[in-house]
Amino acid sequence: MYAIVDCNSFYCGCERLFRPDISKKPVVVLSNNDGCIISRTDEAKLLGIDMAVPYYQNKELIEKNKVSVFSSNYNLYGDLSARIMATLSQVAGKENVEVYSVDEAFIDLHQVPEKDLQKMAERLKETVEMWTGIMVSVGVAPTKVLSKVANHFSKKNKVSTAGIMVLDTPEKIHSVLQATGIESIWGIGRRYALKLHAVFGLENAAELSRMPPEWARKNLGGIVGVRLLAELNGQSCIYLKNPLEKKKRIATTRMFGRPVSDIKEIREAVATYITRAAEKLRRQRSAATIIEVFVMTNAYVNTEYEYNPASYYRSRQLPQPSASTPELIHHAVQLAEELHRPSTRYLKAGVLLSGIVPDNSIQANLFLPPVPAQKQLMEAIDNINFSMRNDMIKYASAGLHKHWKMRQELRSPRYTTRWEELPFTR
DNA sequence: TCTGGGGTCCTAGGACCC
DNA sequence: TCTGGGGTCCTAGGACCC
Repeated sequence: MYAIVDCNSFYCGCERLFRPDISKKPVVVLSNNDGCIISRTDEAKLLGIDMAVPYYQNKELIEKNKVSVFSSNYNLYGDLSARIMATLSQVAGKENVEVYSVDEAFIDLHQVPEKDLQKMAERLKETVEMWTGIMVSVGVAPTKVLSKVANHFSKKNKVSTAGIMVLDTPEKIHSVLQATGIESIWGIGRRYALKLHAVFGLENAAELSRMPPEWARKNLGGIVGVRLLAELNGQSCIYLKNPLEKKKRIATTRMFGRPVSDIKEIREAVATYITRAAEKLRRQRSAATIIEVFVMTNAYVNTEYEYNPASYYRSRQLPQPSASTPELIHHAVQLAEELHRPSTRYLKAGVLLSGIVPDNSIQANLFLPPVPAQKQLMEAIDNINFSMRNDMIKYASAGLHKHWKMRQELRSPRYTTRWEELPFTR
């Protein structure tokens, strides 16, 4: 059996933690650049504020109803996420926990006797809520997909389920599948939901589960669909992921706070992003062989998102894998210069690192000199930046003023990760 | 005027090799 | 006129997730 523990309106929950005055009020959190609404409390959902819609389109509704609005504060959310995951590990055993996202974890419950599943789910929920103050919902079922279905059901029916749904009999599974719309199944996105409804007339998860595997292979993305159907039918085939696995692509991409044309500013932005990406790379003890850079102009034609990455995109294969910030900056800035067209208004830029290998297996290139000193230098800088604060030591090419930086006008204090921003209490 | 960011997996098709 | 077959690797694109 698997459990999924999922935080309720996670980002909003983090904001409320230090603001008891808004604990019962509607709250929303915005994406980077204060662009879209990416987290809503139940009170905000009731007002008709939808997920992922642009902030400006809801501004009137928000102001009229005195909704509290926050820019995203990733320092705060990241720190609380780490505490939640540590709590789950302590209750369920570290080896049984898969951190699935910033606010969710799967837990392998094979060692828990069937009769104790409900009690275990309660313990997980109560401990996280008591130790961190963040509310969670728990779904338990024989497969990961069914545990997500159970979790979704418990969130939709908070009162009758008390935030916990254990699917331990065929009858319970069937009735919850019947109550789950096709579009709410983990693995069915917008495209498939439309198609399943329009072409095949499927409405709920129970109906989907009765389709034959060959049909899924043909109409639901091949083997992916076959697995999804098997999981819905209680046959587990998506297992806990190995926590030691490393990322295969590392990206840092951002909207600018305003349109940018100046090559100087584009260079600064790309140098800043690649510095971040290189830190992520070294943190997982990897090196990269492929570096990609893109810049983007306005991607919206009226309200349609429309962009052609090929025209703004360049990539380069490095002569040997690298994790050295100055070296990566050098290549990234060159690529950005090749891309840049004068008097073009760019709104976004990004860098991606791939071709990732372990940093201890870097193949020496016969034609290039070795760079052991680089590695020590990077380690020293990371130690200072990770332990004190980001950007304690920075690269001149990343710029000092960063006029292009994203807007974050409504960010709350970083209560738990900055001495200067600790909350006060009397 | 204002529209996020960072990932995953799978498949098809072309290039290339013997 | 007739023009192999099988394997591997890479890339682009399509779907999905939170």
